[in-house]
Amino acid sequence: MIVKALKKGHTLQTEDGREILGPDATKGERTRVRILDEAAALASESGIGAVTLGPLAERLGMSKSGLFAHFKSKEALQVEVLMRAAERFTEVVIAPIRAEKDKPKRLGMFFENWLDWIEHPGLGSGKGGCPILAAHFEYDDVPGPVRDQAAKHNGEFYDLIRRLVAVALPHADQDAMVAAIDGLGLSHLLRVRLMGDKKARAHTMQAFEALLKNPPLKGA
Amino acid sequence: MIVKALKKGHTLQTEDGREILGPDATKGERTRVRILDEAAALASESGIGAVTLGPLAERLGMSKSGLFAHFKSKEALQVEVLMRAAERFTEVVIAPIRAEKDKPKRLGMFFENWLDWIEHPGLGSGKGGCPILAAHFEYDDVPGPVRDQAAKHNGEFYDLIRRLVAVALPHADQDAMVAAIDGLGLSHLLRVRLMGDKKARAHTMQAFEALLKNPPLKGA
DNA sequence: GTCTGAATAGCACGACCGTTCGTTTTATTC
DNA sequence: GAATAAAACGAACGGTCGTGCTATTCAGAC
Repeated sequence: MIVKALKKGHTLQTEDGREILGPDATKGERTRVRILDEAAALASESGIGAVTLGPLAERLGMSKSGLFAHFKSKEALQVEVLMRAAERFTEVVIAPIRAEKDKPKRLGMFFENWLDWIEHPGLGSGKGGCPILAAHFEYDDVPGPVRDQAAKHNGEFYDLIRRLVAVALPHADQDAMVAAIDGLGLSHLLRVRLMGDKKARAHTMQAFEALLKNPPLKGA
Repeated sequence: MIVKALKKGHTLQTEDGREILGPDATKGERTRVRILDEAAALASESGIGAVTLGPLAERLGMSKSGLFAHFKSKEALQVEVLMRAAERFTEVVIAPIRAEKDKPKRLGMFFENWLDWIEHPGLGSGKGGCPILAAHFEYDDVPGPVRDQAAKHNGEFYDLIRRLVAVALPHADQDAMVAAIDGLGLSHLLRVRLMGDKKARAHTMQAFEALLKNPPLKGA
């Protein structure tokens, strides 16, 4: 459970002290955030497709209909869960790297943060994986708003990598680097979560460092 | 629809002429194969989780109960679908590369065959993606027989890559190469299927060739 | 305090899920 | 052909799904 305080007049905070809602937030808004956080934890454990009203309501200690009233549909809820997870991703993985001014080091810092996230996304329980990545594969062939949202996130993610590469390794081919870096993360996820490979991190990092040393070159 | 013939006395064949069942196969065995092929096509389009009795029975023009009688449970059906898809994968991606005797070329041939499969797995409709890969991400955190089967496939797949690398690039670090190659395929899948990126193949191949030219080295 | 609207609960619905069972149809063997 | 086994069907089960309704409770403004 991420959310601690609920009372009005107090600032709503999470375990790591982030401020979500100001002191004058209405109760509905507070519950909404609570729902989204719990739903993200559920999605993290069992995939976005497992975010269903009944079990989610039970985890929250509220009724299905009370929960449902906060969203127009289940699909809308799922899309918002993805957005919420993306927020957390930005806070945990992306925001901290701005402190690093050395560009190549910044790229490396991003990659390690990302691997940390893949291993332990900051979404409650601590048990599950990244729901956004899971959604990418779950909905890559299923048209609809969930897929659209997933594609949007992935596009922004690729842009981020491309920018990091552009300033860190100006001579490298950016698109090929995006493919290689993105791939290392995806493969890392499978080796950690599906295979339970204890050495996954070492192998991933070795491949990453070799990639930085000899990147695919522009126009090659 | 893959299966053409059903009558006994004739050899059961698929569109591409593979022989599945001999001429003395019982009717139940024939139907079983027909079910598995159709289920694989369905899984390819919408994921293994979408392989449900009702819709599958309708696509087959048979009753839910008639279908169900061939398997002890839905989970057993899903596991068999994965096994069937893995068979196809072996036939389409792996078997042909034995013809190539030059080891480095064989590795490249495997990779291109794999990309072809990712773009158009040979599983019916032609519309969907690879159900095995989808299952890896769908079930990476969901314990049970489906996950176990998926992990088994992935383990064998990694072994295959490792062997191909070992003979093609003996000086390269095999585990890091597995991570890099597996990753390029996974990322390719997202860029093709989720993002609809027309240039995905060019970027993937550029990264792959750069990887072959400067692979991560042993003990580095 | 009272009032008012927001927030939640309770209940019911139709649809679909996997599964079971008894019956009927269809293959296969004699 | 008849006899027997295999296969498929149809109906029904208990369960869960998402989603409407209406009623109740509760929080916030006066």
